[in-house]
Amino acid sequence: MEIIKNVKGTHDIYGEENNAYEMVENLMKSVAELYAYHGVRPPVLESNSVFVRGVGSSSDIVRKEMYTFKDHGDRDITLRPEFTAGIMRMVVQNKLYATNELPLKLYYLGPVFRYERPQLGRYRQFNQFGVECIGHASYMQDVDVIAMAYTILTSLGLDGVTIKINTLGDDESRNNYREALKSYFAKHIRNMCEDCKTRFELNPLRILDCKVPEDRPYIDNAPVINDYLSESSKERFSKVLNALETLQIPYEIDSSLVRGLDYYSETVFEFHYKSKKGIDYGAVGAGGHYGKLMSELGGPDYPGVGFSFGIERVVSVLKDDELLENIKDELDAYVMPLGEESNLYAEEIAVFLRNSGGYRVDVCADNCKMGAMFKRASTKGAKYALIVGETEVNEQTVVIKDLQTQEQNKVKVEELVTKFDELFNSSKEEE
RNA sequence: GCGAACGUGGUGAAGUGGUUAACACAUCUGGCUGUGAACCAGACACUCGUGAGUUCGAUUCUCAUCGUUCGCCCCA
Repeated sequence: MEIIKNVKGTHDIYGEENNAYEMVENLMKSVAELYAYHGVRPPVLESNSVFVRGVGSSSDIVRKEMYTFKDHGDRDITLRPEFTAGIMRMVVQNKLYATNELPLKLYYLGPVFRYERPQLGRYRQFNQFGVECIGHASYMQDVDVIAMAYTILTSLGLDGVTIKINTLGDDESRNNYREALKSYFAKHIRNMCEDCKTRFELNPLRILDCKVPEDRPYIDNAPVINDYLSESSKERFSKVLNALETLQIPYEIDSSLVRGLDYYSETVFEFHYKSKKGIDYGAVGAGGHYGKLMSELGGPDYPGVGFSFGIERVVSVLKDDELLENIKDELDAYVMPLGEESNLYAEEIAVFLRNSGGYRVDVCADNCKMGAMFKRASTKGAKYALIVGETEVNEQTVVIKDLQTQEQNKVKVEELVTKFDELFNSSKEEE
């Protein structure tokens, strides 16, 4: 039979890698809880319009990267390419904003889907963890969210994270700037690349993102957002930067940082980390403030701020820097029955140790030879081998062998858990 | 969507236009059936990604296709 392979751009997570994901995800969740956030789980499937209206029809994500299809009821369904728009739909639909506990502080974790060309650090199905803080316009929420993301990265052991930050200004600033860009690029656009021509029509701001070298001179001489920022936007941005300095969070202003999702305004930021091997996976996380997203989805006009991490990229970076070593799941004991007639007894002992002692125990179930069992015990990383044969069944005892020191002694079944507690306590004290 | 490299067993990998496709690790069997990582002897690629072409003959050459990886674009 032919082997069926996974879909392009997807990947299986198992073994030690799964441990790494669990560790990273648990840490992210627990930091979010420290920051007073609550978990939410929006569905993977959303109406297409959630993203068209939410993320924006001029964004590349919506234009060419969404998994959209008709279901059997002729509905336009999209596999979420990001969380924010779906969460906002959830907030609006369930009127979660109707509370005196604003801002809402929500975190999420799960897979997202984008039809892109897979390459280093890029998948078609990947996992994101992120947060949304919705309801208050204070710049301090931007700061708090950045502080949380930074805490997560440093708690994972990443040193030297770069935070790139920029402001897109409020609506007024953006409109003024957009007009300025339009009239500037109108003179040059026919000499520029095809993508830029499209961007010119859809969202001139994105031209600034263009990487085509020939276009560079035009872009370098283009008007800069700073000259078009309203006073309040300027003030807001400088307050954010000030607060980051007070909190000793390092940042770099990057005025070319635009972000590909249309809903952002004011503060936007990205988290970059270059692993010690020098491999660049792109941003490990990114986010920003959004003003109009909720009203685009039919809700009241509450602003918000959020970020998301790409779990795959975070795990890759940790793996490269060897920050994942200490998470192997080894066995406390491996039970070795010597012959058919000891099997049941072996199983009883294993269940007893697991349920009453809380030890991680595996049993050899297929009656192989003793040599083979010892080999398995060490492959599985067991600390102790528990040997039970006919003699032990009759005496109701167990032989405990320390696989490192080779010491072994025999104990009665009823003393087994006590003995294990002793063994594990003394080995802890040594450490 | 565009550009490049690669595709040999469970894994890592050599190799050649021509009868049996190295080697290593892993696995299995036996020497060794109540005490282990050693050692010895064996076993282990019915399509060398798939399809077509060139050829007397192709795993080795050509083309296509699929896949993987990397770069561009864009993004987490």
